[in-house]
Amino acid sequence: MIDLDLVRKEPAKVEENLARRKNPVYVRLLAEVREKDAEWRTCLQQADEVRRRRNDLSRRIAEARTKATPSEELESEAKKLPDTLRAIESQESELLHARDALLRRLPNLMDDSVPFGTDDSQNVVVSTWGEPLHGGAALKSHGEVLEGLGMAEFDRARRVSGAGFYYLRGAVVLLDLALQRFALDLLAGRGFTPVAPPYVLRRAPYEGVTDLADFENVMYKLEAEDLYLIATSEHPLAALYLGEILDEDALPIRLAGVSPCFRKEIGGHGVDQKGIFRVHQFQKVEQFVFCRPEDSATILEELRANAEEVFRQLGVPYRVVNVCTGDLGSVAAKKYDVEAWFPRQQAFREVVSCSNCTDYQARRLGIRLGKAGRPGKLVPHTLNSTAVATSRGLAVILEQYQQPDGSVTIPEVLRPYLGGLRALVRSGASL
RNA sequence: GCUGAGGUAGCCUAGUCCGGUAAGGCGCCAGCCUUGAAAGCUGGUGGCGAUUCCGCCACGGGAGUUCAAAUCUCCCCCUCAGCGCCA
Repeated sequence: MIDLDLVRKEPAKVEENLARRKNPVYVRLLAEVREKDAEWRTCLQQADEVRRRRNDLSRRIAEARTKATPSEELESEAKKLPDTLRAIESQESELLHARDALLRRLPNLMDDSVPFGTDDSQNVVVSTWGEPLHGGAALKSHGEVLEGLGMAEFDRARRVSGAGFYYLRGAVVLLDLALQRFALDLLAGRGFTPVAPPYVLRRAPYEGVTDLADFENVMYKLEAEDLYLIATSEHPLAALYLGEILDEDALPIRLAGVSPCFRKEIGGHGVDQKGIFRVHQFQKVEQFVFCRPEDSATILEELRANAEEVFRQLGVPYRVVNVCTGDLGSVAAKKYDVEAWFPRQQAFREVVSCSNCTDYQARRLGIRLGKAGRPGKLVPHTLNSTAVATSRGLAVILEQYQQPDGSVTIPEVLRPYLGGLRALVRSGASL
């Protein structure tokens, strides 16, 4: 949620920023917010005036009663007030709710460095690392590699859970865990505290962290419960300090979330669809930071560097893009995607999303900055970035490290987590 | 799931039976005192709207009764404890 104060004091600045999204809806929304706000303030003053009169009469009636002097006149006037007040108050609260609902629909203000563009094809490459392999059709897709190893069940999973779910089996399960542990250790070495969050959230905190449309498109809801399966540990981590005052001196707070992630909407285009690249459920190690407003730009670069380091150590070539206005989404003020090179697909595909959400999430969550237990008016900034999502992390490793004999070499940094295992090979046992 | 106890400001607590301007403590800020600090003393310390004085709101949320609700009535949410069930 954008700061209402800013909307009032610098509407031109806000409008200019929203206009960069090239969606006239937002500029119109802003105008409506300002209109409702002005109406609300007028109405509030009227309501205050009636309430002041009521309180005044009320006080004088009480006084008259204790002195046993007549108060009929006062009371007859007072009796008329509740009806008047009810009407004004209901209008006032209607205006207030309308204003706030509109305000919540406004997306975050974008950082000046976000490039113009209509969709992800216009994201701007800001760096590349490694030498892309040119295997192409000579290679198997990661799904075929897994099936060849006897380490995945896609058809049977569809039968019991539907498309987009999978069974993993054998050493690849350990590889999944190894990836998580590797990323977690890397982050722990850089000041992050591991956090295992709840895998479900109530609606109210969830509304603080994500776009409203996500409730329709992304999140699974538990039937008959006010609970949603998390789409990423970013969400419970952001909500961790719901309604609290964070001590400025304790910032930045660096957290490393580890959790499964559940997503209803997963798309389904492109080559090599069978596999674990687009799935309803996967594991992820996530970086999350609460910081002072003035530090978030620097910390975004820190998170990006950490995410890059994960893929460098895995030996996976990648590029980083600065996500353009049309592809940014409503919560982030600036976002980098790290795109790993998939040699079978001959394409860079997103494996990391790294965002500075500035004060947008924190304000919606009612989190404030303070010092020594004293609440302040400032709101902290929040940032999040994938360290590794094991579905896509596994997928790129399987594609890149596959061998002609069907085995998969294990990246060296992961071997210590696998008892020194050097490769995934087909075991004698069948499913 | 059942029963009970609770939800009051940044935190802790009183007030609720019996309706009449929300009391106190901690923490924090300022001043006094001091070489400096601590202690002590004094004052201040929520949100919103006006900003000249000020006014309104705020006791988990909502509705109702009343001139007037933290307080009375109804509905709902949440937390804790005990019991039950259980990996």
